This record gives sequence, structure tokens and C-alpha cells, in this order.
Amino acid sequence: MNFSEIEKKWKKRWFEEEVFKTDVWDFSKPKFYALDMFPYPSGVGLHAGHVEGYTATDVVARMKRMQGYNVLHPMGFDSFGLPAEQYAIKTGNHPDGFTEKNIKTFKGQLYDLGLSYDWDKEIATSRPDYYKWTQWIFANLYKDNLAKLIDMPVNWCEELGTVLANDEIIDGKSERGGYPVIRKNMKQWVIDIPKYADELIEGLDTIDWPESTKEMQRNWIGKSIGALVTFKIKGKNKSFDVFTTRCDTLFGATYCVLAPEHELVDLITTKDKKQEVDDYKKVCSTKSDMERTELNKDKTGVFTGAYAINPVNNKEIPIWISDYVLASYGTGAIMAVPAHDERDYEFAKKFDIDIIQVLEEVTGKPHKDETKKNSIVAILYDEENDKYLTINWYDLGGRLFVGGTIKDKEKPIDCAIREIKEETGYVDFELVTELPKINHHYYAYNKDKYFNIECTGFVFKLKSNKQESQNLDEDENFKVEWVSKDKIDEIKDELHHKVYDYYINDGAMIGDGIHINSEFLNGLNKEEAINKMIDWLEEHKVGKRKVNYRLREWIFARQRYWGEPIPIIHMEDGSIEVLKDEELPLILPELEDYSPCKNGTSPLEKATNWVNIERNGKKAKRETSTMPGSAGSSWYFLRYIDPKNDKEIANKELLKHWMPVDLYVGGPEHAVGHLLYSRMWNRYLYKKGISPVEEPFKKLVHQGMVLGANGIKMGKRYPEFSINPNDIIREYGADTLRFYEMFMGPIEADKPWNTKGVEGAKRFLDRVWRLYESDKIKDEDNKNLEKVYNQTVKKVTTDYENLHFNTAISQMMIFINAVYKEDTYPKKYALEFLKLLNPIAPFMTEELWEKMGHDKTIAYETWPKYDESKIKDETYTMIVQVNGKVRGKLEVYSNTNKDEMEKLAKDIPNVKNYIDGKEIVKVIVVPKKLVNIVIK
RNA sequence: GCUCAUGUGGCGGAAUUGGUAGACGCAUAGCACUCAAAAUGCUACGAUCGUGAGAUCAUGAGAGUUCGAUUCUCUCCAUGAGCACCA
Repeated sequence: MNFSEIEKKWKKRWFEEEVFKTDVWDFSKPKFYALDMFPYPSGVGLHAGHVEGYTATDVVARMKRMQGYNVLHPMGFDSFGLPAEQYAIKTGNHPDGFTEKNIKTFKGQLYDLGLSYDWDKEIATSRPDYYKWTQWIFANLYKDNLAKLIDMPVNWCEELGTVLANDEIIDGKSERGGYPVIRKNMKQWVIDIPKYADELIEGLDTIDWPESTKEMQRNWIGKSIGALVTFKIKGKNKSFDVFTTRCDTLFGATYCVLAPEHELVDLITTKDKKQEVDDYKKVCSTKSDMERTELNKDKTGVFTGAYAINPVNNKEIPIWISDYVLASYGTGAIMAVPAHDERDYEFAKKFDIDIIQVLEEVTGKPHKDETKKNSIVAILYDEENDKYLTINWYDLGGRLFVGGTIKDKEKPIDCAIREIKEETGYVDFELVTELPKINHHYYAYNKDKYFNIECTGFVFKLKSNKQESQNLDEDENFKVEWVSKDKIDEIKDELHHKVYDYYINDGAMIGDGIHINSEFLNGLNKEEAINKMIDWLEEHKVGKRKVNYRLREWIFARQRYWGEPIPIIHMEDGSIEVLKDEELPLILPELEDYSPCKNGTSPLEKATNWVNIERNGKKAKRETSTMPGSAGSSWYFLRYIDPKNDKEIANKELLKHWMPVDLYVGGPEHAVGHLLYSRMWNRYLYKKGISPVEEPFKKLVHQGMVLGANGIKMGKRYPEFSINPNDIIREYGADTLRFYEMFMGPIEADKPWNTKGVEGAKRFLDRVWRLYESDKIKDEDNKNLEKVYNQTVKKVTTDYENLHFNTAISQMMIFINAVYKEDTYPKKYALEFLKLLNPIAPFMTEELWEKMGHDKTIAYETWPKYDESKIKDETYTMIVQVNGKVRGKLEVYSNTNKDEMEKLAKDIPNVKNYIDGKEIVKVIVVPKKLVNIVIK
């Protein structure tokens, strides 16, 4: 097979005859919209990962055409971006030329791959006839108050000279280039995406997307339900709100923290603390995000000297400032409950602030007749020998720590000291820490009684071995033993074990339990208490239910040249005007020098004639920021439907017919960026009556990464293991490349490249080719192939539908292997098989189709059908198990009933060996599958 | 730390309303064709024991549910992705 000749021939024919051109106005057939994430046209060209994703949609698109769908399968280019800009800076040439040249290269490669795109629908985000509408959408967002200019802290990258969005930052460094990013206050254009937060979460339930991607979007939006609580400031007629998800722990709030940037800080700080507070604020402001998170896990903060009033009990609690509270989340202020929050616990420990437990964990099972009592569990640790003091009760309860019941009016700590002395005789030790109380239910066999105890745990350190005589009751019959850590596992008692857990994990009690020290909440669990507290807060007008989101405004301005100009004019009087529809597109001006301005303003500042204009007889300046890369890609799926329309985004009737996208394939790296922004813009356009659907992408699939032959990501690091699709096409042909990439494994998985596998793919396609050149193809039937043929049609069809290309291919291999074993290959099967293979190997199947006497393309032939009755067998292999292990197989008729199956099974010699002389306990018969005989 | 995904032969992978583990391919070995090689066609191919029939073990580790678990539950380990002081 001369693949390069064949591929050349068919590329030419498909192009000249416009075989894949879609008439979008043809509504007579059902529609199918198969979309790829369009590439950024870099100079490097396509990589192996593109090939996989693009081939996948192409296979489905080709099958759908044959199934009678009108298929829209377009491609375009996300052509604004940094590399073109950097090229422009370096050479002084306009980035447009560079971009269009790269687009040409890309298109050539996409043609070479045999992808059945309708190039009539091509778009590029950097072309004015496209970005006119990006600007139009922005103008409308502005008019609808969803695009705003606000003063806000932003991620500023000095080296790139621009502001970055959160998803453009990785580990505190810029995604492109890896430069440091700091926080800085700037006037910024933002899109108010949080307004759509709830809808964007709810919409996820209606679409067929990978669960992990949906989850990522949910986390990114970060909805949390809680309450706003108002705290008054002592001695001042002021108050502040805090956001909390745990208002049930309000009785345990022992201090409050404001973010250093909080507006109230200066107003409430007392004179004596002013210097300290100012110093701290200064330190925080110079810290970058990275320093605040990565390098500074250790809590810092200062006391303001002011006190807040806890609204539930009117207690005065100190107000601190600390950078562990973020100005940008919630209200920039928190109530701290150190007993039940890790961070507050750490902070309180460091600054010696009160810790009040208001929730205790429940262990054991409650019983209706319980006796209440208070008790202690004491852990005594001998640091010198790294051993713990335990008491071994042997059969009467196993190994335990020291424990005991608190007597009347005794303090828990005194009880613990007394019990250690009485039970073990040790007297010289000191308290290390007191652990959270536990609410424990248990049954005491020796007393035949149910108890409910509130138990306090203590940890002591042994100071010396000094020992006095024990003071034991008669029934106290045990051995005192010092044991090392690994022996602690012998402690099976739930209560004692829990106490030890608290000791090991030293920290706040985060889990659920019942409330204590909380007046009207006492005895309630977390959920009940939260609801009751919110009711109480609302009733007393000191708080209310509140939902908070992690999602922030989408920063929509970049200080770069190569992006859509923002269609905004700043008037001399400070007012803002938005360009009218007929003024669009606002075209990027050409520059002498495309490099960024030193002072951090956009390169467009240099286009003075363009910037400084007169409007309505007054002086005015154009906005010089441009839009981020994700602007043009947030709506392109709408434009493909009607790309040349200069009156509107796209014709409404066409949109109504073609949306939503039926299949969208692209890399998982866009899980939150592009895929969230697109959903928001589409939702906005839906509300404007432009997009006909709430969700633009009905089904989404992520292709995995194609790794180098070493199993490591391809790239600059290991160029020797990198694969260039061009080379593969030249050496093996596009059909082989497509076939191999589809056969590698599941589309979503990361898979290493294997050149031997490519050769195997080529070998199979050659094998098919030879079969069609052989004289086996005859105009007669071959019953032997009937079953496997129908199975193959069925499996390939459903597997393509579900994007399981690897198993579809393996079925086609099974079919071809079967044909090779036969002397005749019925012509009708031979023709139908070409259709099955065509979506994956379009070039050679077109050629073979033609060789078999057709002058029209195979692309619109009718997809093969299968006959279910031909797949079903008259017989099947019945499995016979004894105690779940396969001991025999038997070919039986499909209509064999249960009794017969059992009888036949028992007659198999090997089975007999196992069951003879044994008692048969049970026989499980699964019709059409197996018989399992259970013996004793 | 949190969330999610994944873990099966020498390798890529198949099989999940729980029912023959390893389809298909790669690699390897053997046979045929050939003067020979390549190509091609056919055969074998998880491990261990056994001449064989067959047996035992085996789907990251450990437990559990079940007549039966790669598939369900719990705990742990490893890898990958995302989030990361989000109150």
C-alpha cells in the first residue's frame, strides 16, 4: 500500500469537492455538533496530544455522518497570546503576520491528519471580524453591570508587566515563565462571575461531564453555607461582622481576628498598641502571596488592645490582627474558636489565649437506663525510656491507662493525680496537657449497669521513679506495666484509645459531637445546633444566614498588546463611555515598539493618536488594557455556527438548531479556566436571548496526555523521547498514526508512546489492505463469519459512540483474524467493514471503497446495521464451580433449564471428584452462566 | 493538610446490574515459506508444581460482606491531578 500517494489523492479530492462542507441551514436531518478545543497556533505545530483529541472527535463525526446526521465539525484558532507578542517585541513586526503564518502551518498539519473539518467555518480570535463580537459581548456585560472597573488587590507580575488571574498562577509564580507574583492594589476591569456562582454549580448536575472536572469546578466556586455574626466593639459605637460556618461554636469564641487590611483596624487600635499594629501591617503588605502561604505557616499576629462583645454571652474577648485571616474572603474578620478549629488552636496556643471546649465527641452506644458520672483517663509518660504507664487487667478488660471516677466536688485534675498515686504508687510527675472531654457510653459487666460518663483526659510527664505503696480496692486486681508505643495498640477500649488519639494528634477537636458549655445548645449535635443558633441570631438581630463563595471576580484586563482592545472610553471628567455597536470592531493600532511600558501600563499607551481622541466635543482617552486570552475562547462555539455573520453573533434560528455542542473534547488543563468562563458567558448570552441553551457543552471528555517513550511528559527536558506527528505521518502514514493513537488505550488516560506499537498498527492496516487485494472476496455468503461480523458491527458502533476506540479496534482485529482463517470473504461484509474502519483510517478505506467500484466518497454511505439474532448462540459454555472455584466447563444449549444445568454439572468427571462423598450444602444456578456447588 | 482519580502479565491494556481474570496488540519463542534474510502465515506465551489430566498462587497491601470479589464496604500504601490559612 502506497499510503503517501493515497493520502495525497484523497486530501486533494476532499478539498476540491468540499466533501465535509456542512450546510447549516439543512434542518432535514438530525444535527450533531462535534467540537475540539481549538489550539493556540504556536510555531511548534501540533503535538501528539492534539492528534489524539482531534482524531477522537473526528471518528465520532465521521460515524455520525454515515448514520444520517448533519454534522458540524469545525476548527479554528485561539490566536491572541503571548508568543506572538514576544515575537513582535523581538522583531518589531506586527504579531498578525506571525500568527497567520502559524495558522497556515497548523491547517496544513490538520489536513495531513485527514480530519474532516469544514474549513468554511474557520475562525481566529485575533481577526477583527471575530473580535468585533468579543468586544460586543464585553460592551453588553458593561451595560448590564457585569463588567466593572474596580479598585482591588491583584496578582501583579513584574517581569511580565501584567496582571494575572488566579488560574494563571502556579505556586505563587506565573504559569508562563515562572516569574514571581505579588499582590498590588490596582484599578481593574473585572467580570462579576460570582453573581453566577449558584447557577454554575447547579448547572453541573445537568451535563455529562467527567465527575472529577465537575468536582473541580465546585471546589473552585467554593460555596460555603454559614452565618454572619455581628460583634460590637467594647466602648465604641462600632461593630463588625464575621462569616462563620460554625456559628454553633459561638460560646467557644475566645477572641476575634481582623485581617491586617481591615478598615476598622486603625479605628479600634488603642494608643499603646498603635506602633506594634502599624509595624505588623507594614510587614504584611510587603509580603507576596507566596510568602503569606508557603513560607509562613507559623502563625503571627498582634493584639489591637480592643475588645469585642460576644453576642451570645456578652463576654469581652480580645481583638487581634493576623494575616492568617484573608481580607478578600468573607468579611475579612473571624471569630476564633480555638477548641474546634486547627488554625485558631495553633494561634491560641502560641499567644496563650483561652480555649473553651463547647463540643464533645460521643463514643460507645447510649442506653436508656444510664447512670451519669464524671471520670478521668490519665496518660503518664516516661520521657527518658520512651514508655507509657499502663494497667493490665488481663481478662477483665485488657490493657488500659490509669482511669477513675471523680468524687464529689473533686476537680478532674486532682482526681487524675489521686488515681495515679492510688493505682500505681508513682508520685513524682507533672501535668503536660489537658485533653478534650469525651462523652462515653458503656456497660460495666462487674456492676451490671449502663454508664454515661464525661471523661477528661490528662497527660503527665514522669519526673522520677519515686514510688509509694498502692492503695487498692479489693476488686482491683491488675498489673502495672510500662510499655512502649507499639504496645499501645493493645488498648482496645474505645474511650482510652480515643484519649490516646487526642494526645498523639494534639490539636483542636474538629468532629461532630454534642454541645457543652453552650447554654441553649447543650446536648444538641452540630447540625441541630447550627440551625438553632442561626434562629437565635436572627431573632436577636445580631446575625443571619449567609452563603459565601471562594470564587472571585474574573480579572479581565491585561497590560499587553496582543489581545482584544477593551471598547471603553475614559472621558476627561472621569466618566466612562462604552463604544456603540456601530463603532465595533475597535481595531488594534500598529505600533513601532510592542514592548511593555516600564511603568506597568499597557503598550497601547504608546499609540497616542489612537488613545487620545475627541468625543462629543470633549477630550477623551481610550482604555489601553486588552482582554485576557480566555475572552475569545469563551464564546467561539457559538460563532462556528454562523462565522461570517456581520449583523450578529450568529443567526438565532441557526443557534437554536445547532446548540448545544454534542461532544466536546479537550485537555483537562482547562477544567476550571476556559470551561468555567465559557459556561458563564453562555449563561449570560442565554439570559440575553442569544444562546438557546443554559449549558453550552452537553458532553465533555478530556483526552489524556501522550507521554514520551520513557513514560515522562514530552517536552524540552527529554527531546529524544518526544514525538513529532509530522515524522510519524511521513514514515507510517496518517491512517497509522490515527489508528495507533486510538488503539493506545482509553482516551482519558495518560499513555506512553511506543514505536513498536505504531509498527503493529501499520501491520494491521497492511493486513487489511492485503485481504482486499486477495481473491478471497467473493459474491457468496460465508456462514462462518455471520456471527463475528454482526458482533463486530454492534461493538464498533457502541464503542465509537462511547469513545472506547481501543476496544472497537480490538474487535475489528478479531474480525479480520477470523476472515484470514476463511477461504471466502463475502463482498457484502467486505464493503460494510470498510465503513466501520473508515472513521479511524479514512484514507485507505476511501481508496479501497473506490477500488471496489464506487465513484463517490464513502463518507456519506449508510452506517452498517447488525442482526441481534445472529449474535445469539444456540449453545454457550456453562461454568461449573465447586465452592467458587472453576472445576469444569461444559457446552450446553441456551435453553437448558436450571435443573438440567445442575444435573449436567454434577456429571462432569472432574466435578465428581470434588463432590463425591461430600455433603452438598447448596447449589447456585445462574441461567446462561454457571453452576456453583457448595460442599462441606 | 484537603478534594478527586488511578493501581491487573515483561509492556500498552481488556473484563464491573458481583459469575471462566488477562480479550486485542506489543515483545519473546517455535514452525512453515525462502539458498538465506526480511516480509508474511500459523502456533505457544501470568507464576509455581506435574509426563499428563490437573493442582496451588495471582488484579497495590490488609481486613470485611458473599456460595462466589478486579468489580461492593472499611483501613492503609503508592502514583498523578487540583486546591491550599476559604473561617
